[in-house]
Amino acid sequence: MPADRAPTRIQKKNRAAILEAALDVFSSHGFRGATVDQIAKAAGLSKPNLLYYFPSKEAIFNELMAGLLDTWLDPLRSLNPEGDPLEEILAYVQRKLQMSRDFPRESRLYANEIVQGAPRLREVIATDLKVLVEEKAQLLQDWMDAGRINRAHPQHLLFSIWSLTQHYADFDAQVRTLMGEEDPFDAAPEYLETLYRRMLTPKS
Amino acid sequence: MPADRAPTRIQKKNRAAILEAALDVFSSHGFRGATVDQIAKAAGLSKPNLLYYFPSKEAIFNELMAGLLDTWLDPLRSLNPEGDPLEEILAYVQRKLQMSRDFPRESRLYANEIVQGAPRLREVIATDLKVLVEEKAQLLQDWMDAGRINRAHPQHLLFSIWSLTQHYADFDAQVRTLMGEEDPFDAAPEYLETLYRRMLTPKS
DNA sequence: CATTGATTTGACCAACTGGTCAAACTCACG
DNA sequence: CGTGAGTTTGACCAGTTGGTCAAATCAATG
Repeated sequence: MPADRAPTRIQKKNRAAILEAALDVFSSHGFRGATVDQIAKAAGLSKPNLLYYFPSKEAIFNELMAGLLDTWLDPLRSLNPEGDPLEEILAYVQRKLQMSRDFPRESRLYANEIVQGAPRLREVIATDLKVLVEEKAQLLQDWMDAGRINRAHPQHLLFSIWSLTQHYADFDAQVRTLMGEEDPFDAAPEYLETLYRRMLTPKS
Repeated sequence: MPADRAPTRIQKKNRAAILEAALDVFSSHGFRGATVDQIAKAAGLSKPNLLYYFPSKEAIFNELMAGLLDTWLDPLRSLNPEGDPLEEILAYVQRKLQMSRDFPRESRLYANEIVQGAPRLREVIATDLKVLVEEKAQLLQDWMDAGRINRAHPQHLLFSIWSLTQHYADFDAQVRTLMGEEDPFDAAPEYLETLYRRMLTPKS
């Protein structure tokens, strides 16, 4: 594919279709479990045609991941030091939950990677994410020190938010099977709000 | 391999080595991502030799899963209706957390399966696990109705326990990278105890 | 409508995959 | 120590995989 030039109409359409298809396939089979042919078919292209737009399977995956991480971490970034602590955290929880509902494939793609040891994400986690987490953990610690929310280990608090919200996307197959007709996302917002309110509301 | 007969010393040793190796490989690459050769090498056998003990890759996986599920659900099974509600739940949480610490590969093996849509576990989840969950959800509901613990959606309560405890095994790569030197399991027990105590202790 | 660059494809390849098989080897037991 | 069952392996196979390539087709511009 000719680089450097501005992408043509067809390039835009096909690259988008490929990334969309790749998200589907990678998120439900993992990197190794996914095949280029599968992705190509899902995107409505032949395999050589797909490889005309991306140099390799890994390149597709990397572009997908790069695009994902930014939006994925956005809610945490916008945890506002100026806002009311409890409400900020509760809003963060709800936003993360909403993302699990709206972008479950993205969540599972990420989960797949981490569960398998994050071989392709080590770097970003150890640098970008770590810096962000340290900053926000400090913010939480400050709020606790000021007595504005209950004390709790700040990093574990963050982990618990990720864990609880993404669970609905990552373990969707299990959650839905166990809940039958009831949509898990009906009761989840209230459950999580209650949980973190009871957890964090300062005593008297 | 000759069936029916009592297993020889060599059979016992090699089958155990294969399952141990398979746990390693399956849990870190998923079913499709794992290769028979990889498992064989990790078990110190040649590929044909491994296939002398198990008829196929799938057979290894199935035996592994069957052995796993029982121990995996055991803590939930032993949630005791006669015990003190809050203490029972807190003990369950700690036991699950301990399992994440002691058997992280088992947790990741399970996580891998569910994240990818539980293709090989649908049945068990829809039958065995569902029955167990419904029974225990009812127990939680009874405790709530009796005012012995705070109200919360019983199934979501169970999901949250699974999610929070298994997170330390499933997302180990991320958690450890973000926590640096500090062992996540140092603070996790207290964090989770605090969380569920605040969540469930009945108001006055 | 011609021509040039962009797009698509069938045929192909080497590496890898799960699995087979006959032959060789090893072990326990009489 | 011989013998038969249990164990191991090298060679092999067919199907799949990621990826290549030259040739064919298509689209936009003058």
